[in-house]
Amino acid sequence: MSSKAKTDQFIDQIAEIMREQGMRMTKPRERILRELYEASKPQSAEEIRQNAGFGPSDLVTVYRNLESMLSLGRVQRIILENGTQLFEWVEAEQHHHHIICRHCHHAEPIDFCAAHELESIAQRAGFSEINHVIEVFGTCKACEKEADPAK
Amino acid sequence: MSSKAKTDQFIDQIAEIMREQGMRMTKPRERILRELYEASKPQSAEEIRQNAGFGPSDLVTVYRNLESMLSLGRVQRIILENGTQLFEWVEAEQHHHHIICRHCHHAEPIDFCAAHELESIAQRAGFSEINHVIEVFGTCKACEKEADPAK
DNA sequence: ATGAGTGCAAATAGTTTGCAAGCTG
DNA sequence: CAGCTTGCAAACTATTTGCACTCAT
Repeated sequence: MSSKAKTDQFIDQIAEIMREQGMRMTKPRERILRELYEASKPQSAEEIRQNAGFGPSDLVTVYRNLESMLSLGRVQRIILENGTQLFEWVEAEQHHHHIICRHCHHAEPIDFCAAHELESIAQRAGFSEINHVIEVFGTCKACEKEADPAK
Repeated sequence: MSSKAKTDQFIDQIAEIMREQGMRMTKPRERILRELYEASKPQSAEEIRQNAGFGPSDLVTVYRNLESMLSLGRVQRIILENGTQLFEWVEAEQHHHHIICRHCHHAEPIDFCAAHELESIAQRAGFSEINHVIEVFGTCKACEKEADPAK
């Protein structure tokens, strides 16, 4: 199957989920999803806006849509150390964590998730609506070189 | 030892570390440290400003000092899901993680830290200046009741 | 045609920077 | 008294909200 076809399939899946929720598959939404799927790396709203070819004032639309896509289960959010949000698509029900470069957002999935331990600790403490965050931040080789070519 | 004395001891320790770094122990710094130590829970810059009795325009000072205190090793930062920063004091060399209420910032330390696994994964991936984040967010019992008294 | 979604403007929240004046060691 | 630190103003970044208009179903 071509890469193009895979993207279309991904978008169709989301369109289906959206319909079930009374949401509509619009042009902007399709562009955002296409960008998320094909870039296949976490990006900020502003990066997505630019890479998906939106104009400067369309940033609002990007934000609103990313937010509403989160609940569909195929887009997840990462918060950087400075508080900026990044978004990326995920395989159905396959949330995962990363080692991510704080400069260029280059990310590698890490095969480590303590969801079970963490959630049970939280339940025992009487918390509800539990969400766990595990991320590893660092500077990747490329960005390290850029900052200090001597290395 | 009285609670007052413990706080003073904590502040003296930090003053010592500051002196080594060429930093000075000033009135505002002492107030911030006292608040961090006595509240003993993560607080935002704005919360610290208010609770330590600073005026509205002193928020800058609070930010600047919290930032510079981070490197001293006795104050750590937590980033909430919305990107807001919280700060708390820590036992020397005793960084830890939390289950924390996203509404009132009530927090309980969790006895779980995969620093070793995570850092070695990151090193293998060629990253430097590695920092790991593990946090569990939820809604605590009190805040759940407040939002929905029926429960 | 009906209401979900968009786009532009404007507001907001959190945080940072510039600079003259103040205080600590 | 040198220079670290403060305080007030102002700038900035990321994100959100209001509202009239548009488009998908």
